[in-house]
Amino acid sequence: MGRSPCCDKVGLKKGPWTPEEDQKLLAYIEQHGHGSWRALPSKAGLQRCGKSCRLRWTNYLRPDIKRGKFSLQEEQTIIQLHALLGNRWSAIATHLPKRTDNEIKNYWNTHLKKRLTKMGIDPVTHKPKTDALGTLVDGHAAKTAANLSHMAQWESARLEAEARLVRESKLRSSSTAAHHHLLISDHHHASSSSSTTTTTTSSSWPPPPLHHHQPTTTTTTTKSAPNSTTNNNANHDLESPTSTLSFSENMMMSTTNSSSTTIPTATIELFIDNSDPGGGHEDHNDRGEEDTKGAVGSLRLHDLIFQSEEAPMAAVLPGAGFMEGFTDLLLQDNSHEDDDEQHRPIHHSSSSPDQGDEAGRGGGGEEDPGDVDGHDDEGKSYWNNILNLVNSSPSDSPMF
DNA sequence: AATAAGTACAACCGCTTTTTT
DNA sequence: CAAAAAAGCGGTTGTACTTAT
Repeated sequence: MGRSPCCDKVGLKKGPWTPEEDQKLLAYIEQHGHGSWRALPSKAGLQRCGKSCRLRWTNYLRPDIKRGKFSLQEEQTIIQLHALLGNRWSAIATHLPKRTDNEIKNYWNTHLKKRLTKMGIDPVTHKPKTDALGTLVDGHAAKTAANLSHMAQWESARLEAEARLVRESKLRSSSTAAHHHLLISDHHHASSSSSTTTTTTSSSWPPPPLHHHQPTTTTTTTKSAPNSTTNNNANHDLESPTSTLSFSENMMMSTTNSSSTTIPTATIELFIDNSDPGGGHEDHNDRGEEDTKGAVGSLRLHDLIFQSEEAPMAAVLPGAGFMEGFTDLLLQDNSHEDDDEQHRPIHHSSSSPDQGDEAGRGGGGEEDPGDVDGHDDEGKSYWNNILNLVNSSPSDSPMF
């Protein structure tokens, strides 16, 4: 395998970019496009390696980058997606238009992670902190965490499937590749034109059969994901169904084709049951499974989630899901830092914004979060929330 | 006012994956 | 098909700035 030659040639500048360098790079790209990053520095009169130029462009100079403070909505999105996807910053970035993965990563590391930690939540696992013996302090929270982890596994499997589909689609119609990617057609451009419109699919269904996917192959999956983004435009032309499928449909796609998956059928049913607010029902009967809705009870994912005392806001918030409540709580913790208050429902109870280990419990005082039966709506709202998040995100997202 | 400590963020590093030759 | 180049990605570092002492 060819390794990129090291950029540390003598004479090449490193470190912060000067305004003059920025100007040179901008001017050159505006006029010629970046083309080959390797050749660009010399052509643009920069004493930088191509990689440095590329990073400067993608992370800072690109005209479609939004800089500055993250809104509450953005914070919420990051937290939610991080719970689902982990440190897959590029994947998260596709759901935050005009934000770069690098910026999100930095923001997470410097703000959100600390906030979680402060609240006694492990920012890596989104689990409550463990005691000295390594056991979770709260059993319900353990279930929550386990299910979040489970969801991540599903997502990984789905990603792998999508990446495969994109590759296969590309093979089938390479003609679309003729479309040159222009100056601003970087993969980060989730914000580009079509991003918010495609929430339903008219493309062919079902997708081609998939091979088995191990949900545990997260590394591969992570690395594969961007490719579907790289072929964003092609996806539309190719009518790759994966790019526009709803979350639950994608879940179905990956899970039903994954013989080795550990995903319980009944839980899959939960997705089907809850994820179709628009009524656009897909016929899943070809799975050859009985209608398990009646049997879902034992594995009601959202029930498990809502049993968690870490998700009290779900109980307080009419129409608000677990994650929303959860992240609201986190955001609330930081609300005093934010000047531009947004219009989220004032559902917060009198609980202090800074709740330390008791975080997540304060809001639950008004309604028992353990009241499983009362959380069906919240559970649906949770998934709707995720779906809304997903559907409002770029249709070309590699994630959903 | 000086300086140590803390914070934020741009940029770099090194690896993997994809594309091109 | 293999090698090289390019691009993508996430972790980490360096440094400027801010805050506390």
